[in-house]
Amino acid sequence: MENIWKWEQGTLVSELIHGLELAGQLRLHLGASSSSVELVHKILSSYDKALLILNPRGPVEQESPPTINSSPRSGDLREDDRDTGNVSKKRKMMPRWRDHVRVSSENLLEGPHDDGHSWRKYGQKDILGAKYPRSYYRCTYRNTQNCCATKQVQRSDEDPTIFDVTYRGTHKCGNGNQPASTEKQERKSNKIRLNNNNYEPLQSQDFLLDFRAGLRANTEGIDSKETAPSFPSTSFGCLKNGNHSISPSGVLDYSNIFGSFSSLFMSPGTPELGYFSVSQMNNFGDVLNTQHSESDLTELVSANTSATNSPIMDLDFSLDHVELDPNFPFDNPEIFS
DNA sequence: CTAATTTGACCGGA
DNA sequence: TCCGGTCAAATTAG
Repeated sequence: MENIWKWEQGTLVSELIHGLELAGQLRLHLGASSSSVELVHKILSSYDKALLILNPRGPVEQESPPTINSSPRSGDLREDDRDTGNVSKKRKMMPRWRDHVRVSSENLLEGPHDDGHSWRKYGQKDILGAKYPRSYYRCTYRNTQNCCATKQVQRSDEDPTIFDVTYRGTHKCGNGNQPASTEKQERKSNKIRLNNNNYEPLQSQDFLLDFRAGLRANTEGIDSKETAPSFPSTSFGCLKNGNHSISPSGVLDYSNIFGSFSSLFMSPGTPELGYFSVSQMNNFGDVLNTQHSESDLTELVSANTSATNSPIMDLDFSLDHVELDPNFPFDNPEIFS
């Protein structure tokens, strides 16, 4: 069961990546657990683009991350996503990215479970040429909070232990890793917290402190072409209504993301199942930026405008160091400055 | 009871 | 017309 729970973190990671993508240019490998929130935040906030691969098992070299090659999945992004079309512009404007989630054999039937957000299934379709049907989910709070995030889950034909999860739009609700706290919905939020008991340990336990990281960064494979000039603004909330308020725990809230993420490694579950990997390509049409405020991102942007090239060396050095010594205490952010 | 899921209908783009 | 995506009524779960 813990294994499933691990996967639940997937979305968080995705969101992180999403944030990174908005913000930076970095290819980052996270081996083993890591969690100096400040540290990570610091590092991450200095890049313009990111591909993140997580491997809770330990240092990256323990096992070549299988899904690492999913990075070239630029093809994942459909062409129509960036077309400047007309009618369904809205949807097309939504950011979209993919995760690959591998589930253990025991959990095979259940599929990749929660990812920190609460989803509601609204459809299932048999897809032409696909062995398994595709499931459609939307954020539970679509109505109450106008959160239009959706995801599609499809089991891979080749490897049934792999689930292809395509996310669309970012969560505008505050019900992700950090449950919402809107007065109005206090009650509901509580309910969620109870259901997603994975939140509890996050705060009550101290494994946050036990965050050790293997990090390695490199800059190759960065497709600046895709990054384009565009800067997609904040949370691509529901484009339906003109309300573009920003999620309190937006995608760039690294502390939350990593806070939750750290818990991922808490599970003593079978190590061989403790693998998780995520890859994402960006696909932001230029249209995206037009109608949002850039408040949340501003900070980040300004933080990394200059970072595209220089900081990498430092990072590389330090992170490689860690790879050699997984127990290297990464609790001190100062080490990087 | 409310909320989530299932499942066929429906819709729009190609 | 086909197909992927969504809607919504019926059903099931909690």
